[in-house]
Amino acid sequence: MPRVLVVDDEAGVRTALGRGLTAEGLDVVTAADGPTALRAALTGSFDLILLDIIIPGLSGYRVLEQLRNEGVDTPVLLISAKDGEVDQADGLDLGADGYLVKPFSFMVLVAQVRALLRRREAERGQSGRRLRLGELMVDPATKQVSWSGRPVELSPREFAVLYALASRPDTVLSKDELLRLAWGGEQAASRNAVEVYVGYLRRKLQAVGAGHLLRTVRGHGYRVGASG
Amino acid sequence: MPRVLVVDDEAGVRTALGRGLTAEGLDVVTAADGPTALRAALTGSFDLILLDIIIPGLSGYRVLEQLRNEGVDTPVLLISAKDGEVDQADGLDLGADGYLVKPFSFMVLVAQVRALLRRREAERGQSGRRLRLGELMVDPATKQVSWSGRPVELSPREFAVLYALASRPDTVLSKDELLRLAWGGEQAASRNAVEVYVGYLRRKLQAVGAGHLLRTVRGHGYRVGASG
DNA sequence: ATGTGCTCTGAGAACGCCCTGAGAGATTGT
DNA sequence: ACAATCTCTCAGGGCGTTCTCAGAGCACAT
Repeated sequence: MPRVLVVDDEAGVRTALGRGLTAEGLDVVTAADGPTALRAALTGSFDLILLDIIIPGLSGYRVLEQLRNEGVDTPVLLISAKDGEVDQADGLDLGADGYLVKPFSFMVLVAQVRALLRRREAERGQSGRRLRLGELMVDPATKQVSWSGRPVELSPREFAVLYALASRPDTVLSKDELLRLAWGGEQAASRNAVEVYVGYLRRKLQAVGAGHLLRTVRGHGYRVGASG
Repeated sequence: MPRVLVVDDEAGVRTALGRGLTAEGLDVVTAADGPTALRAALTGSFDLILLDIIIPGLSGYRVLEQLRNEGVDTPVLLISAKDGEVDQADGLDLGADGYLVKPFSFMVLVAQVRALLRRREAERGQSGRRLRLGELMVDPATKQVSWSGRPVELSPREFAVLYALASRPDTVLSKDELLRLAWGGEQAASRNAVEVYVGYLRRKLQAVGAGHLLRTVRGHGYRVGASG
């Protein structure tokens, strides 16, 4: 269930939006002032933020600005009573994803919210979930991998590499991308390490009859296919 | 340089927007009617589409609907003279990313455009968009190229050259431009290398019946046509 | 027809990508 | 403490890729 943060200083607006959006199947959290909103938003745990500009403590503009500065890219829908074009342009340039002018119709609001959530959904795919590609099963919770029922024992690093590849079926990942995804930001290892680990994975997969799963795309990187 | 498709039936609007957005550093292409717009947009080679709803041939709604049905997810900014909330909600539910009501201020338009381009930029990793030109498919995520379903195996450099050309359909690219786009800043290669790689590409494309796709424009450079 | 560039192509050398076995540290389990 | 495992580097070999060179082919103007 998508999580939405509603920021407005009027209690009536908060409860009205909260009720309406909950009815639309969203998980709604509210905040009444800037600092509270910023603290909540910085967790990055929201899928969308409805942000009134006129709020106490810290204006909506500032909240948005801080968020983007901190690298939080949650979509933000600004809400304002003013409809001056200058404000609108400023808000969008600060990194907002849309603008609503009070009084707005609830239908338009819901449509905007849905549009932003839909795009978000389409771009993020499923994350952190159990993967299934044909006969291959990859479960990040239990760190278990199996091919057509037969279990495959993997070391943590081997698992990380396979998971990175399997979560993007048919997509070619370069060695640098794999270093980023399976090794993390520090990048302590060289590209050859990736080659070595792909080799380990292949050997283990081969043993259960899935040797062809992990393909080399010469000059580009590696790929696991949904087809097998 | 981000590419924008401007769709409007009024020539005045087209030139005004074209001029203004070009000044903002965008590469602008225009279309005056629905079918033309759809054909251009389906190539997937644009970063943003400004789409008037009232256009001849095929309404903006329909163009948008078809685009989304075909799996093209280029951001679309709808433009309409009407400001009825029903229309706005409908448009957003069809998969639009924003809505502008005529008459709109150019400042607000630019702000919206920049907001959408910025988000796009942030979300798309290094791999670019998937391109479709008639029978040709070029997918940077999987590094796969195909002509009417038949796959074409390309080396990294060959792929880079084809991708550079295909992302600017019908545009002639000089050898120097191709060196910049497909070789990168270092420019370690000579212009003859471009000729050689165009030759490689032609040979491989010929093998699947797409020999005529990559044309030479003598004295200027090379071009791939949307028409084939 | 002839000349002058521009374009294409085959040959081949240099290069770098990819795989693998061996093994050195680090870490974990007993 | 000892063994087992894990992580990663190194060196070497095979081979595909990249790019240059030289010369032939082609378009266009005089």
